[in-house]
Amino acid sequence: MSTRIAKPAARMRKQPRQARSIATVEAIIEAGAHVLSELGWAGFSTNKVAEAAGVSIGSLYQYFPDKLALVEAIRRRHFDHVLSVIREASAEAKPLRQFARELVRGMIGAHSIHPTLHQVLLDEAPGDRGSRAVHASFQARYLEHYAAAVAQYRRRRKDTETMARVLSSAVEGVIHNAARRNMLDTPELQKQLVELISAYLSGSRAT
Amino acid sequence: MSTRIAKPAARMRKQPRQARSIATVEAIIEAGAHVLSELGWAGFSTNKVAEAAGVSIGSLYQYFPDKLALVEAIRRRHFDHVLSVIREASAEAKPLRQFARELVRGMIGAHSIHPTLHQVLLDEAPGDRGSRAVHASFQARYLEHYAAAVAQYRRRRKDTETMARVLSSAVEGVIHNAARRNMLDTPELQKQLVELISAYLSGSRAT
DNA sequence: ATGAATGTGAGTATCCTGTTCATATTCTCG
DNA sequence: CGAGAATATGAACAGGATACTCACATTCAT
Repeated sequence: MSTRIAKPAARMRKQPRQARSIATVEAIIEAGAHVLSELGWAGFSTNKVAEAAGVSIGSLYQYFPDKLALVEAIRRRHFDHVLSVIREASAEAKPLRQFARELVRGMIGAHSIHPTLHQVLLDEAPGDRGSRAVHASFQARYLEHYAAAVAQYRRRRKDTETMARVLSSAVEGVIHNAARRNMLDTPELQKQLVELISAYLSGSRAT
Repeated sequence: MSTRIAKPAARMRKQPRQARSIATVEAIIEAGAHVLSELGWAGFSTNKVAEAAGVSIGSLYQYFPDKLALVEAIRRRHFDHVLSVIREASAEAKPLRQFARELVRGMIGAHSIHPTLHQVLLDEAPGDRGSRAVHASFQARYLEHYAAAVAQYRRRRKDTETMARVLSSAVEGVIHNAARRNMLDTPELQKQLVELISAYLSGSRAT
C-alpha cells in the first residue's frame, strides 16, 4: 500500500498506461481549457471540468493531485502550441508582408478554439510554485522570436526588445479583442492586423 | 415620506447628504476599484472592499443595494475618465504625431492608478441588467472617437471602422501588457507606442 | 482467471460570501 | 441645548460552493 511513486512526467498522481486512460486525461485537459476560456478562472472548478469532460470527478483526481496541477497541464499545452506558431512564422527569411500574414494566420488559429484561454492564463490563473518558471520561460522564448523578427526587418539595433514587446502585445490585444466579439475570422480584421504589423516594422517616419 | 429624491446618480439605496457620507461613498468606490484591479473579479468581495475603504460593511450597504450596483458605479467612473481622455486627444485638428502622443499620455495616465481595472471591467466583471447598456454605449462612443481620428489622418473611407477597432485594441493591448509588468512609465515604451500609432495611421505601403 | 489499471459519484469538511439588523455615534438646525 | 435625522458599526446568519476522499464497481492485459 505504501508503494513509492517515483517521478511522473508532469505533476501527476498516476501515470496513464492504457489507451483508455490516456484518452481520459486528454479529455480532462481539453475540457479544462474549455471551461477556463468560457467561465474564466472564477468559474473554473474541478467538478465542472469533470462534468464537461464527461468523466467522474474521481477520475480527475486519479491523475491530477490538485487543481493547480491541472491548470499547469493546460498551460503547458497551450503555450507549446502558441510557441510553435511563432517559431514557424519567424523561421526562415521571408518578405515582411509574408511574415505578417503567416503570423496573423497562426495566432488566429491558436485562439480560435478557446478564444480567451490565452488571456485567462496570463491574467487570471494563479502561477505559484514551479509554474512561475514555466511561465517565465515561455515569455522569454515568446519575446525572443518576436525580437528576431524585429531585428530582421529593422536596421536599428537599439530598441529591438522594446519593439518586440510592443509588437507582441499589440497583436495579442487585437486578437483578444476580436475573440471577445467573435470576430476572429473576419477577413477585414485580419487584413488590417497584417497592415498594422507591416506598417510598424516598415517604420514610416512622419513628424 | 414621499419626498422626491431628485436624481439618484447611480442605483443607490440612499443618497449621501452630508460631506461625511459623500467621502464614505467615494472611499468605497475608490477601494472597490483598487480591489478589482488587484484581485480581479474573483477576489472582489464586499467585505474586502469595505475593509480596504476603512469602512464597516454596514456602511457599504447603506448606499449600495448590492454588489452589482457597486461594480456599476466603479465602471461608470472609470469609463467616464477614459472617454474624456480620448475625447480630448481627438478634439481639435492637430498633427498626427501630436495626436498620438497625447493619446498615449492620456491612456497611460488613465491606467496608472489601477493598472488592470480596465481589463477586469471588460473581461471578467459581469454585465447584466441595465449595465449592458452602459457598457455598449461606452464602447460605441469609444470607437467613435477612434474612428474620427482614423478618418482624419487617412484618406480611404472604406475600412475606417475596422481600423478604429484594430487601433484601439492594439493600444489597449500594449498598455495592458505594460501594466502587468509595471512598465507603464517606461519612456521607451511610450515612444514606441506613439511610433506604432503613427506608422499605422500614416499607412506605409510595402508589398 | 486474476491482479492491475481504470472509473465512479455520493459524501465530507471547510471556507466564503452577500446581506441584515439592532445599536451606537455624529451631525443639523431651531 | 436637544431632538430628530443622518451616518456608521460589525457580529451574526443563511446559504452555497468548493476541493478533494474513499469504498467500491468495472474493464483491461496477460
